[in-house]
Amino acid sequence: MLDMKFIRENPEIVRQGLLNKNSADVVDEILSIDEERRALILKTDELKAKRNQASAQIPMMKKSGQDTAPVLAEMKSVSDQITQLDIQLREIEDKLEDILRHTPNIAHSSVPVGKTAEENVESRRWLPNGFNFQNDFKVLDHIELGKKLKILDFERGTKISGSGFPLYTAKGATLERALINYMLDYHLQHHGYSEVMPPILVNRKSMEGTGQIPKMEEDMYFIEKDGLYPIPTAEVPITNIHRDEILNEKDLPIKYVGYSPCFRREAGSYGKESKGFLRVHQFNKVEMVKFVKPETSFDELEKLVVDAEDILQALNVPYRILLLCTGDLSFSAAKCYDIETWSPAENRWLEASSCSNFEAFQARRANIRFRNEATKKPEFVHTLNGSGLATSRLMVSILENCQTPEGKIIVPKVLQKYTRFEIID
RNA sequence: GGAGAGAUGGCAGAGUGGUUGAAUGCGGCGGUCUUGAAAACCGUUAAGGAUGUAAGUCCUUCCGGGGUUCGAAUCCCUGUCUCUCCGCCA
Repeated sequence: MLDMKFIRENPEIVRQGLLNKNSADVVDEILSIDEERRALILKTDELKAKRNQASAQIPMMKKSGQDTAPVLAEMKSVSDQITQLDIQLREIEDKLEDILRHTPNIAHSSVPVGKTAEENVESRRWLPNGFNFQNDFKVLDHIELGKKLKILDFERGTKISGSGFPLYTAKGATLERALINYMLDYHLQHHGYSEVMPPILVNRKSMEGTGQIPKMEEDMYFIEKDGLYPIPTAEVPITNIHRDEILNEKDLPIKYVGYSPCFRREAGSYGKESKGFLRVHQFNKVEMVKFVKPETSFDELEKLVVDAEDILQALNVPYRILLLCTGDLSFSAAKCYDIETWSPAENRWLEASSCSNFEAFQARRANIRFRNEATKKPEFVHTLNGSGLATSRLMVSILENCQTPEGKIIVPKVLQKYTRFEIID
């Protein structure tokens, strides 16, 4: 959620920010509702002050034997007015809140302005030693490899649940588990994160806190009977760990890493990109979440990207980093880098991670604050998160990049102590 | 799933209709004392909002919502959550 005060004081910045994010210009509407709201508050406060004064006097009047009937009658009417005004005020505040909740975050000034993903900017790329985009043998795609080596069974996954629910078998399952464990261990040992294993069904408040709801509601699974949502990313439960809390400044930054399965309905995306692992309803992801002081959040974002990159370099997977343009930024993000890994069979880059700074947008929604030691006042933290990383797309790149001309897979060195095998054949 | 108990400030815990935003204790912060520290003592210590250049003034908030009343932490209804016991269960 954007800060109402900021909108009031910087309407033109917000207006331009919304336009850059391909979002409707609701600034004037917000300002006029806000004005209406403040006028009402003025009126009710006046009446309430009057009522409070009378409430203090009535007992004293009674003690001294004065007739309180006229005061009581007057206060009755004051109270009725307050009730009416409070109803009006409530309606207006609901209206304002509703618009604000549907209004996206605006981009940071360092983000390139652009309409679509076409205008994202590649900030750097990393390729393993001796890497070549052209292979001198016919590369198999991950689906063919999965079938040939009996490590992925998309048909049976479909039988069990439906399309988009992959079944990993034999060494494929082990490799997946190895990858998750390796990534967690790496972040714990080298990057100073603290491990969490969060609930994967969350309530509505949590989904609102991180901004998946209300805008993305259609893409979320929902268990009606219990009012719970299977999480689309561990960002949701992990960020909500500190919902409605005031953190100590000296504890910041707080850095969590956690594994979870992720569930996405991907409504309306059938056909396109839907084969194999490219777009699935359930996948595994190791997620990094940070709670930081506002002035450090953009530095922390850069570090977050490097934390994810380290893993890819250790795995020897070619990747590039994209700085998303304003139009491609998600609802809650102020700045975001995507990390894409190379798929030789698809002959293109696949998004394997997304690292975002939400500034105070999520913190304001989820009411996550810290006490500023200098001012003694609570302030909103900045939240960030990044995949570190999602295994499904990464698995595509690992399988395809590590295949031999005979169609076997050489397990990346760093994973071998987790898999206890070096080759899949 | 059945039965019962409860939800108050950073925490613990009083408070059953009228200066109660809330006793007391702990914790935090500032000070006195001390070579330093501890102890002791004194003081201080909620959040949000409106208004104002500011100092300040005012309003709201004792789990959420509704009601009774001139007035609610306190009474009534309702929702949510937590805890205890029983049942079931990986």
